[in-house]
Order: sequence, then structure tokens, then C-alpha cells
Amino acid sequence: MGLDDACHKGLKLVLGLGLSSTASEETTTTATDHRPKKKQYPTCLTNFPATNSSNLEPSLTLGLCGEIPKKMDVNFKGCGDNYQEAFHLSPQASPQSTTAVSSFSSGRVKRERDLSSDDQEVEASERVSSKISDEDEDGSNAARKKLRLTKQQSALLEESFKQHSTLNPKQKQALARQLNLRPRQVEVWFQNRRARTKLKQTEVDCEFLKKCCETLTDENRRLQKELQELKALKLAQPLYMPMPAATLTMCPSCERMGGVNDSVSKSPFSVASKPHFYNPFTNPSAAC
DNA sequence: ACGACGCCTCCATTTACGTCA
DNA sequence: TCTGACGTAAATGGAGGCGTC
Repeated sequence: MGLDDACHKGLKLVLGLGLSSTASEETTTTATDHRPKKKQYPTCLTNFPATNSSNLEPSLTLGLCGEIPKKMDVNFKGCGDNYQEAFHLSPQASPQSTTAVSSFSSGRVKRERDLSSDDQEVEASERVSSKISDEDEDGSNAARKKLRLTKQQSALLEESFKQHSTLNPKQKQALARQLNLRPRQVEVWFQNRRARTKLKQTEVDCEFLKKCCETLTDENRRLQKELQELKALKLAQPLYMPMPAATLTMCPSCERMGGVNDSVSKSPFSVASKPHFYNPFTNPSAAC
């Protein structure tokens, strides 16, 4: 949906700065996360239902028209060239991945709750490898080390994220096992991935709103000008000769003829309450 | 009914690490 | 080659919701 389309559908426009996180968050709800979403993103792009066109007032309230464009997909940049390989990744697939796990050597693991008995086995093996890497670093390193995921690991995580942006515990366990990572690491990756997605979406929404705002500002300017012209026209009319109801007036912006009453409202924002007045929101000429 | 507790997700922030001028 | 700035992403800590006891 183009911006012009969006802004000329005859729907009430309301400017709510923010992103339409509700839609995306619906999709992130999982079986395990059945809570109502507690916090909305600070700025919410409010998606108002279309108003009945008969009630339409060109109020020029800034905002999005009845429908926000479907979320532009900012989730996936592609999974890299090794994507196919990733799906043949065995838990111990590459020396790299082993290294990656080993490199995660800062022993402090806070969330033991992640660890089922299976995980504890993994954890145990990780401790072994951690020990090895600690020896490499003379064992005195208390500072946390940061794991860098291998391409294969990232690709598989991406693919999994593509399928569902949140994981239930079983999926997490399975993925962790497959990637030879701890469930907590998988969880953290998904968390960060969601955050990145959201950030990108916010940027996209922000751009969209900027454009919408510009369009509406222009529209407002145009309507103000039109009003001025109509006022001038009215002044030019002889005082006691009201224009006949059937008088045609011309849309100043596109010079299309329209059968309207010449009544000029006091407010530039209420002019369209006259049933047949040129309405920039229902009349496509607004975009012309 | 109410509070304590554990588990979970989300969010903001910190920080390790890689890249580049 | 070294170094500092900067960006990216893994990890942390806290808040708050929900279920159970």
C-alpha cells in the first residue's frame, strides 16, 4: 500500500507516534507465554479502525489511515551462505563450534533453572571444555568471556527464529542440544534477536510516520491556501447576492468541477461537513 | 483471600569482541 | 604493526506477570 493510498482512503487519520508492536507481538506469543503483553513499546502506532465514511470529517488529525501497511519484514537479512550446511550441523559439527563453546568460559551461570538433567550433562561437558580454555588463559580469568556464535550456529538460530520468534522450553532444549549451546544461550540469542527486529521495525515505522506527517502537512498547507482563496472569492461576491446552491465550484488544486455548495466554514477543518464539499480525504483529487 | 516463591519473558544496559581508519 | 573509535551482539540484572503452594 502506497503512502498516498494510505492517506487517501477516507479513513480518519490519527497520528500516534510509535510502532505497531501489537501485531508483531501477537505473533510472538507462544504456548508458554500466555500472559497478556504487559508493556507496549514506548511509542505505539495506534491503528484505528476505519470510521464510517458517512461520519467522515476532514479533521486533519495527523495519523495513520485505517490500515497500516503490513509489517515490512525486517526480520531476516538472510542466513548466510552456509545455511544449507547448517541444517546438517551435528552437535559437534565443527571445530569452530567446539571452540565457540569452549570460549565461553566465564563460569558464572546464574540461571541454573535452565538446566534439566540433560542440560546438566551438557553443562558438565562444557565445564570440561571451559577448563581447557581456562588453562589457555592461565585460569585466572574472572572476567566474562563472550561467546561468538559460528556461522552455522547463527544460521540455524536464524532459521529457527524464522519459524517462530519465541521458543517454548522443549524447542529451546532441542535447539540448544543441536547447537551444543546452553539453553540459556539460545534463550538469550532469541531475546536479542527479537530486540533487533523490534528496533528495525521501529525505524521502519518511524520513517513511515515521517512520510505520513509530511504528506499531511502538505495537505494542511494546501487546504489553508484553498480556504484563503475561497474567502477571497466570497469577498469578491456582491454582498446581497448569495451564490445559488447549484453553483459549481472548482477544486483549486486539480481544477476539477464539483457540484457543491459554496458555503465556507469558519474553520478550515470543518468545511467538509457540508455533504458535497470537496473532500480531500474521500476525493482522490486530494492527491493530485 | 493473600503472600511467598519459583519460573518465565521482556527490557535496558553493560561489555567483549571485531573492524576499520 | 599499533591504537583508538565505533558498531555489533552476547550477557546481565531488574521488573513484572503467572501459577502453585
